[in-house]
Amino acid sequence: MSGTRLQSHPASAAEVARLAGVSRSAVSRTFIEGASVSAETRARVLAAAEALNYHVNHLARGISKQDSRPVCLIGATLDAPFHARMLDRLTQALQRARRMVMVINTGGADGPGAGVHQALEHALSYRAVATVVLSGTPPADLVAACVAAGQRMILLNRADPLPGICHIRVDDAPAMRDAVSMLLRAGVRRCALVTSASGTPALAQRAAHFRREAEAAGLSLRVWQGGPTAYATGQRAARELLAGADRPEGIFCVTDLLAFGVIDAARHEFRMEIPRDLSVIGFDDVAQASWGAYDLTTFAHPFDAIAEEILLRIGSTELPEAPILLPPTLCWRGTVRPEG
Amino acid sequence: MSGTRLQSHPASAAEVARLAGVSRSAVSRTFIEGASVSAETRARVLAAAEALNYHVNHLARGISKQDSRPVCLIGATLDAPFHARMLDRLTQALQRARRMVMVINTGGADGPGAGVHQALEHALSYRAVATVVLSGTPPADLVAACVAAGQRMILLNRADPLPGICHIRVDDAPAMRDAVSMLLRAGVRRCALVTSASGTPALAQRAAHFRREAEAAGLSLRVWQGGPTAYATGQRAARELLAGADRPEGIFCVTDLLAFGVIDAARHEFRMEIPRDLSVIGFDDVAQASWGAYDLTTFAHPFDAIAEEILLRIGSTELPEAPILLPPTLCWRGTVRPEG
DNA sequence: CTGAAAGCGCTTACAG
DNA sequence: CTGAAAGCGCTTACAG
Repeated sequence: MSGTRLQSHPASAAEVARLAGVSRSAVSRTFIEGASVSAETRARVLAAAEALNYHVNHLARGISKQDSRPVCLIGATLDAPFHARMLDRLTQALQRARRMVMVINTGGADGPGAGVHQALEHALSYRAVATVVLSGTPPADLVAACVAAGQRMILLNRADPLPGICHIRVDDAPAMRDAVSMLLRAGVRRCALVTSASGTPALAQRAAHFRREAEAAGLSLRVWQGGPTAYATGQRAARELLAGADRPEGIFCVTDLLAFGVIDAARHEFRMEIPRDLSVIGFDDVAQASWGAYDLTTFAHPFDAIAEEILLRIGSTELPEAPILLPPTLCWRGTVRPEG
Repeated sequence: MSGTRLQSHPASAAEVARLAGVSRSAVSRTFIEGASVSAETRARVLAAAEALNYHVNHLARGISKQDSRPVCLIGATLDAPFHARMLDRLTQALQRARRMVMVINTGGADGPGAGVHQALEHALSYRAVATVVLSGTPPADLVAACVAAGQRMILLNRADPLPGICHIRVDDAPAMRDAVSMLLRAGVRRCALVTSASGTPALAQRAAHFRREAEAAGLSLRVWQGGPTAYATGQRAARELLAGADRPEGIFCVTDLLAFGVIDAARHEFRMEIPRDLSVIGFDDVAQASWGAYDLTTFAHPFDAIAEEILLRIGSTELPEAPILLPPTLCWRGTVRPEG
């Protein structure tokens, strides 16, 4: 990439061939790994390409070659810490594999349904090799239509398996057992569960697991559910849970973001000290969880493992039937009392 | 998008034409806005398309039509709150304009130089209509090479204008005047400036503006610079600035992320109260700035205005010569003492 | 309004 | 190893 030549239109392979005095095919071969070209023609082609500032048009190549087709990432609220982290890891992994990645943000659409519908249509239109749904819950019939149209689909953290689709999920049952036993050891008797009303299957399932474990352990449990998966929702939850008598002594939030809201409201609006007056546990281990202001005890979402798994599946021709379960890992920090 | 038909290969327009009993061109016309097709053929084509689960192949269309070519977004550390926010707003805006957006994460590359180089080559290869560089500082000669290859480029927050390129920048000179006068009113005499060593031109310029204003106002100023633009860097800065005698009474951080680190270290490691013992000002107004734990006084980066501006420039044939300056707006919150 | 034909920029058997 | 030719899936003058 050198050159000062100004061009209105980018150079095509035909022009390169002409300048190098070789055939159109020779130019193609020069830029295909392992194709048979003599060292000499190759050199001449490369020189001509350099002179004309030529780059293979991957858009055109993608028509016939599978592997220069894009991977499509669909998600919303891309600036939420969890999504941002997933996106960062995924784009990095795909970049390493020299994949083009196209991102579709379904957040700005008129209705939630409209967004996903448009997004999937978009993915189909650009003949993505695979479509990864990072968040949200695409209706089952839409997903089925995509599969029918020959689209390879990978869904993240969706609870109920759909036929013909790759599922990658976090295995949170064991983590929920850990969460409950941490609370027990902290001397918690009355606890609460905070979750959003977003209806994401993964969160619903996580909540169900926690609930089951808490009940099995004989904890008294209040379930608070409402709003989007956001900081402000956590604040609201804390305001309602901590207002009355019989305050919970421990709160599990299905997401770090909710936990931050809970902690801040507890501290600044109720003058509580954490973990002395209240133990809090989150989930995801987003960057802020390790910040001094929170120092949140949580479970690390296996971001990198998920990214690797996706990379693996994109290349392979057939997708596994059973959901792929990846374990989160406990991050012990300072928001749960160490011992009774 | 209905259908249960399983296909190995997605349907092509030729197949649709055959099924509908019309010419190949008729199918194309049906899917092009404003092309002339009779209502009847149109209906037949649509029916056939539905039956075969056909979607126009935008990859192929992009070869000849400008407007189905992608917009390329280049950035690193996409999970940093500032980048995540910009990415969210930008993808949303581009989505609304029905643009395909490809994202290139230069973070994972071997060397910092290697990443940007690869990214730009990638953008060229996919014949992006425009390439937006969100962060980082691509070497001037690389950028020149892209322009030479016919690539339209938009750079964000880069200080020195390069020829033939669209620059969008935040106009932080007035904001820095505001920052200094806020500190003065808070009774601050000894102040500090915290910035990273990342060498981003925008940050360097912002720091220079603050410095000039602070000196003009007769404030005593210590400049701390080091590390990446990250939370931990802010912590380090606070540790060094607050350790000795003659502690600063006010700190301006060129970025919210740095400010969070400063605040947490000041509170939890030095037992200081904010704003009583220390006034802190940030820049960007990232989501966390309004969280209860920080309640940070800062300047809102004009994310939406930038996104709109970019959208505008992508469509237009010629880019403006002069940099586009967008003003940040003050967010008065709780980390600066109200009055002397 | 419609279809046959040439074009976009690429790849890939096929002969030599 | 090489080039002429057919193919990928699309669009777009050009006649009718």
